[in-house]
Amino acid sequence: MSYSPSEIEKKWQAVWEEERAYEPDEGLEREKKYILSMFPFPSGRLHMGHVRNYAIGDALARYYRKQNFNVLHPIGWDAFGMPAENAAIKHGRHPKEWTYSNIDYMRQELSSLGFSFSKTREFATCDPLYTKWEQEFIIKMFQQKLLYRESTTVNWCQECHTVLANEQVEEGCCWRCDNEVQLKEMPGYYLDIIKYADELLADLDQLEDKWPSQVLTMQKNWIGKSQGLEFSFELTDASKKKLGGNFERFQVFTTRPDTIYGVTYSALAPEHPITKYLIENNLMDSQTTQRIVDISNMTEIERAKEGKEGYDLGIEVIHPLTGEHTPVWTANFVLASYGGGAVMAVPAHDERDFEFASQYNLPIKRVISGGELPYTDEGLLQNSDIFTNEQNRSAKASIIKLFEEKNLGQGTTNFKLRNWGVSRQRYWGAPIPFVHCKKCGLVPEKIENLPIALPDDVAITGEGNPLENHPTWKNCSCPQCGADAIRETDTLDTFVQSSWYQLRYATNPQKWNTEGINKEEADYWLGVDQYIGGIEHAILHLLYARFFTKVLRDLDYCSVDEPFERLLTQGMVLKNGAKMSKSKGNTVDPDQLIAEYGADTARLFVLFAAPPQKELEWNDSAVEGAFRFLKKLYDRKDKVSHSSLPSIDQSSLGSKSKEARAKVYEALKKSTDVYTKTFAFNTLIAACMEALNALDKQEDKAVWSEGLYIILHLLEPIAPHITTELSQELFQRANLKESIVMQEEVFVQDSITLAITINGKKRTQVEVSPTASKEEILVVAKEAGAKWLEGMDIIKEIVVPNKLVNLVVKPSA
RNA sequence: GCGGAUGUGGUGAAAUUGGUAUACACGCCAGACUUAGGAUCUGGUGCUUUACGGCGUGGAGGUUCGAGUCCUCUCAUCCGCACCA
Repeated sequence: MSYSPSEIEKKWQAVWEEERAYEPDEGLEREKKYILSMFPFPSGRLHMGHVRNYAIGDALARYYRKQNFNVLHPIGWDAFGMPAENAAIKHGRHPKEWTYSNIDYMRQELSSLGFSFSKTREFATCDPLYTKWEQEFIIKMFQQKLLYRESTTVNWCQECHTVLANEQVEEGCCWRCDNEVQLKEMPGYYLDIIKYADELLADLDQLEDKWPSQVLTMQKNWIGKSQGLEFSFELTDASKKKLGGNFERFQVFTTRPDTIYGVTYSALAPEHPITKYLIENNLMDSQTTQRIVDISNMTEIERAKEGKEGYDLGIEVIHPLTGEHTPVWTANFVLASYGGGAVMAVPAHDERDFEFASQYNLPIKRVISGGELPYTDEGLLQNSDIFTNEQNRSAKASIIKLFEEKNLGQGTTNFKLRNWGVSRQRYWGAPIPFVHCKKCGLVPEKIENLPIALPDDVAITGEGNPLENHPTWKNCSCPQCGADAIRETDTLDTFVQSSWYQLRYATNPQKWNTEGINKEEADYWLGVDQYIGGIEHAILHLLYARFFTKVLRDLDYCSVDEPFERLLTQGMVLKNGAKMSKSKGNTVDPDQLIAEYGADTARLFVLFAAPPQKELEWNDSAVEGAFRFLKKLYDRKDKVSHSSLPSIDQSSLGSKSKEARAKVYEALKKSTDVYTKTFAFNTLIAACMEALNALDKQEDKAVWSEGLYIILHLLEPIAPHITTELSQELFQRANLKESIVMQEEVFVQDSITLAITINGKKRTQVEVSPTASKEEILVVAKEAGAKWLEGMDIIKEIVVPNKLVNLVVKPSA
């Protein structure tokens, strides 16, 4: 019978289901491994990126099961989000119906690939039961003051009709639809991630060598910690008067307190309250006012493109140390969202301030000696009162100390990280469980009323927020005073759901009704031993999930600090050099691939074509090559004559058989490193191919039996159906049960080939006995290399055991 | 501009971490079997040279008996951040 993947694969998928082979133990005794590939959005069909993601995870899960670990390898659905609503608008399908039918289809696709997921722990994040616990967390966070509501300038995507968090804006555009983001003032809910910024930064150290350094760097930069001095500029009396007595001073932040004596002006963001006051009270000429208003309406990206622009606000402040009066400007490059929206300007030692000062003829005062201005390097202070002649680096601390002693300011830390805006003005999300009461204000829903579920009867038109437009849903009574109240119609960002799903999986499904997260089980299973996913989540999901885990820890839901112990970021799947996408028409449909070659070929190919971290270039004929290999493997089953692992007398074997054994055990040796460290499945598969090629060159039946016993064992995590089928038939699957003992003797060879190099260049090679002494080897080497040694003096002889001989020569005098 | 990564045959990629560069696979060439093959099997395949040989891991130097691997400089490509004071 020849290799028939469709038959074999269906058969074993049914058996595995029947055996409930992939459910973890309910007890928490055995040593565990938690293997997790990022869960998919149920878009309708799997794509090759999914196949790759889950093939990697499945290989690891199957490997660790074989090593007798208690393995949790779950799957679920990141099921809320815009595309479901877009489908509703486009095709008139209800988001819920669209989502759950997509899930049904994709679940079947996943099982046709033979992935060994736990079936009992599957859920969709749009299940009301999931929402229930998420809402509970949100309320507890509100009670801990980690969640708050405020009105501020937000990123608005007109295309998606919703607000976006900072992390979800990429180069000024929406991460999902690429539409340009606008600024808008509106109320929203925020999670205080800045409160955890220090810990999120510090704990990156724990992930060193376990996460790709690139991701660690990106997170570090995103958090953007900087230390410096915070102080206030007091306005002059005339300026206070001009501002109607509404402002006394404004605060600035600097990382360069050492340059404080070089301040020649300061600059406010166009959105700064003082700038706003001057505009609103017509205290500047109308042209200038108009221009500042225009700038306020621009995004940061637009402002950056325009070049530097600013206006003298006609007010002055007093330098806190020198008492000097310096002008206050507004400038388009001062960010409202950072450091209070105001800066001191030291044009001599800051490139931006220098450019601005040059442009507007503002004074420039040098306070650090050194090269050409703007000078941003180290040096001795000058013109700096008592600090003159001090090293600028050490002066930083002294100046902060002086400010603190005089009560003028203090050393402080600032982060680039902004608080996480989680409000979305959309229907298909988890409702934010709050109520607006005229009397009580913002009131969280009672825990016993959770979940606050979505109404099914909504009109989704693409215009406005469907919950807002629903006739009755938002009417409710205040959980506190019972009066008529209005339910919050914003829903949570979908990244909230993916921030704790790894903890939900860890909780036994029998407890899902009564507990969001079971602490004991969460502590047993987490952190995830290996997390696998795309690098596009380097700061989005991976930062949010780290944050959420820490918050849930502090709310006593678990004791873990970090959710993902190790991270593997897989490369993209390309075809013709471009990312597979429908719009480019270069997709390969997994279903078709399975129909043509089977799941095992698909899995083998995606793991063979490139190491997982790298991009994978699709190649149809290489897929066929993968299929050919499996077919060949299948055909060789007739070579097996032993029903268990034979014991072999190495000394009785011919050299080809010895070589074959060596190849087989080399592959076995390699597998540990591959599965636990390098994930270079491509090299393991290559080693198995080499082993099979070497077996083909010999006839010994015991060597054949042993070879296939081991190769099937090694490939089971990668191509589980064919290997299980053959293992069942040949060995009753005994070879799939546990690790195989290494036989070091097979690596001892009858003779060793040594390369003979002269001056480092390979000239010839010799066969020597493995026991040959250095002297014996040198004699043989010189004989073999005689041709190149004529007329030469040997000045150095190097013998590298088992490798080569190098003779260093020079022409005889 | 700043930060990170990657450069090896016609292609995807290996290289026991300083020791015979190009394993494995795709493609290509030749042959066998075949009515036929886009099936299967066997052999060959870095470049260059008639040959001996020479050259060869983006480029230029360096360390070393020996460098794809270490060091310095440089070029190219990709990714991330982008006025964060």
